[in-house]
This record gives sequence, structure tokens and C-alpha cells, in this order.
Amino acid sequence: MSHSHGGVRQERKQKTRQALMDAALRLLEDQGLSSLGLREVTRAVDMAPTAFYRHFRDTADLGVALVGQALGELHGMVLDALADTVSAEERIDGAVEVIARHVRAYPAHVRFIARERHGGVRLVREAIAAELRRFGDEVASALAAQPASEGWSEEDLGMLAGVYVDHMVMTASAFLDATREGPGAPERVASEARRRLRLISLGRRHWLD
Amino acid sequence: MSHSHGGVRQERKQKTRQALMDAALRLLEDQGLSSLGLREVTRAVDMAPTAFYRHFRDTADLGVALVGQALGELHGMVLDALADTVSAEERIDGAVEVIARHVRAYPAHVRFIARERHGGVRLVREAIAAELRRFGDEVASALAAQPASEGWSEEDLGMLAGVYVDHMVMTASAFLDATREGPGAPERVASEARRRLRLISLGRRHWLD
DNA sequence: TGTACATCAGTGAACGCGCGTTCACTGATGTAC
DNA sequence: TGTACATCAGTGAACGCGCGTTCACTGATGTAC
Repeated sequence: MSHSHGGVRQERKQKTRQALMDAALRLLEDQGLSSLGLREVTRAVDMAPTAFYRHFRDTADLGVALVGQALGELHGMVLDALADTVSAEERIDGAVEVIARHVRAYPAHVRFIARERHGGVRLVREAIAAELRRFGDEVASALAAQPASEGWSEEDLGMLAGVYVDHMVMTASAFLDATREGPGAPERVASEARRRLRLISLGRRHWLD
Repeated sequence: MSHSHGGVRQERKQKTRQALMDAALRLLEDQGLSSLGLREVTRAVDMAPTAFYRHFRDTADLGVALVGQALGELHGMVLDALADTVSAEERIDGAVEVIARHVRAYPAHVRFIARERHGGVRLVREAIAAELRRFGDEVASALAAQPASEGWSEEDLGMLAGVYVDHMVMTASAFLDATREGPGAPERVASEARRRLRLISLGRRHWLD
């Protein structure tokens, strides 16, 4: 396979690209994408500024690439949270635990999404909105397959899915803030998140009354 | 009263300060606070860059001042939304209408809060978090006074208040995005917001079952 | 396998530009008497 | 009311600095034969 099609070169390029994205993600913990400098990123990777252009048009372009990566990882998490367990109460505990684990595994990605979802770079905002909409649609499909959703209109299921997606993003962001607030804070966030899910669950159960 | 205490001077200074804040708010529609430049702001007000320092230490300091102003206006809105009408269904319609009106009246303030709530400037994030917490406490008190809240624990009321506050911020932000999406979009946002409030309302009614 | 040419990720010098901050200043407003 | 001094919001020149972008380049990797 050594004559495959630009093997070594392509692989190295991919590695550099990933290094730039990782460095950017780290730098974005303390600032918004709209103030992230191209030279800042290349400096962090110990590279000439001009090399940046071999991979991205500008930092907004890099931001769009980060959206795909960050929400790609979220994808797996949502499936886990929905499929996981059995009873309603168990599902709530499981979902919150899945979110907590995800935040611990990918804190910078979570921060990036929470920050840039309403951030100052239009293309990135739109990319995030599009991905979250796709997410919502998937969640809606999963919900539609549940017996509890019998008799629900499509609009109502879409609403419920949106509530879950927003709850997930907000809870993830709250976990992130909590890690700076000292011990006990993450558990407070988890407790609040479970309470909210219980409220939603109750509303869902009585939606068709 | 002409010898009151620096009358004319103080009044003019206040006017300039407000002009700087207004200009900043306008510039922040297309970028995050972390990339807002001091010279950008003074240029928009037709002023020497150095005059900025007579009013703010830096742009983060200006941001903190904007938080107070933006959420001060929100204050009145919340009271309206809660006190307004009679039946549950009317209260829901009224609340969503109040939010829509507020967004039409202060679009830039709403955008600023939604953006900087998770934005790149720590002091501003903390100022917003503190104000929203105060809000939540007020809402919780208002809820506690309602007959429907009998038997609710303080934690549960706090949770419910938080759900309402977050719903308000997210709905306001959705209205803002909707105005760019053409006619019909605002009504779709309103419809979704009402649906969500109905879900919350149902969950609330059955919380103690 | 070996050779000759093409590709292209990364380099390094150079550019013009706007930034934040300092400083000594001006002149209208405020205050004391 | 008038005068002499103090305050202080806003000015304008100057600074050093890092930015994004251009360009011609280098040398390792890929390809054709």
C-alpha cells in the first residue's frame, strides 16, 4: 500500500492540522474565537505563521472545523444517554452521569460549544445551530419510537427533543463552571439537573391529559 | 441649585459615558467583547482614544457596566411576565409576549447578555451569573407566594425559578435569531416557547403527586 | 530497482497597519472668599 | 457680584508591538517510466 495515494504526506498534514485545532481549543478557554489570532495558534504549535494557510483560510474556518469535531463527540454521548437504562428515574440518573463524564473527558470542546453557540463569529454560530438541529431531529426520532410518545404530534415531539438538547448543553456548561467552584459544586449541578429532568418527565407524562 | 456639586460637568460626563456604552453595544452585535477594541469604541463616538480612560479602565470594565444596564431593563420585564394575567394559559401567552416585546425594544442588550453569558471575559461572565442568580432568587420568591407552590421545598422552588430564567434567556435569544430568518420565524419561536412553558407548567402541577 | 520530474507542507523575510498606553497640554466648569 | 485658583473631561503626539498577509524559497514525498 506504499503507493496508495500520498500516504505519508497526507498523514503528516492531518497530524499538523489536528495539532493546530488542539492548540486553538486550548487558547479558546480564555477568550472568544473572534479574538483568536492566527499567529497565536501557530506560535503554540511552534510553527511559522504562514503554515496556517496550508490548513485553514482563517481562524473562523478553523472554528467551523472545531464545531464538527466537538459535536461529533457529543453524538455518541446522546445515544448513550437515551438508550442506556430502564426506569424513568434510572434514565435520569444515567443521563446526568453521561453528561458529567463527557464534560470530564472533553472540557475544552464543551466550553467551545457553549461559548461560540452565541459567539461573535457568524459562520461558527450557524455551524453549531445546524449541528444542534440535526441532533434535535435524531433525539425526536428516538423519542418517537418510545411507547410514551403515542399520540404525540410531530411538533410536540420536536419541542420535547429541543428541551432535552438545551438541557444537555446547559448542564454540560454548568458542570464546567462547577469545576472551578470547588468540591461539592459538581454534585449540586447534578442534583439540579436531575430535578429539572424530573420536571420535564412529569410534564411529558401528563402532556395528553 | 447651580452650586449643587459639579452639576453641568457631571451631567456631561455621564452623557459621554452613555455614548461610549451605546457605541460599544452596537459594535458588539458583530463580535465578542474579548475582541472589542478601545479605539474602535472611541472612533464610533468621534472622540480621542485617550478619553476612554476617563470613564473605564478597559473594555472589560465597560462590559461589566453594560451588564448592569442590560439586566436592569430585564428586571422590569420579569415582574411584568409574572404579575400580568390570570389563568395558566393566559400567563403563558402573556409571558412570551413580554419577552418578544423586550427583544424588540432592546435587541442589542439581549444579544450582549446571550453572547457574554458564556463569553471570553471572565469578569463579565461572573457579573452576568451574579445578576441572573439574583433574578432567580426574586422569581423563586414570587413563585413561593403562589398557592400552587404549597408543599414545595426551597430547593425545588429554586430549580423551577432557574428553569423559568433559563427559558426566558433562551427564548429571547431565539427571537433575536428569528428576526434574521424572515417573516413567520418569530411566530414559530413564540409557538415553541409556549409549548415549552406548557410542559413546565404540567410538570409543576404534578410535582407533588 | 533506479532515475528524473512534479507536488506541496512548511519556511523566513518583509510589508503596512491599527492597537493600547504614556504624557504633558488645554480650556471650560467649579469653588473659596 | 467679581476675582483668583483648583479641578478634571477631553486632546494630540508619540511609543513600541503584534497582527494578517504576500512572496519566493526549500526539501521531503509522490509519480511516471
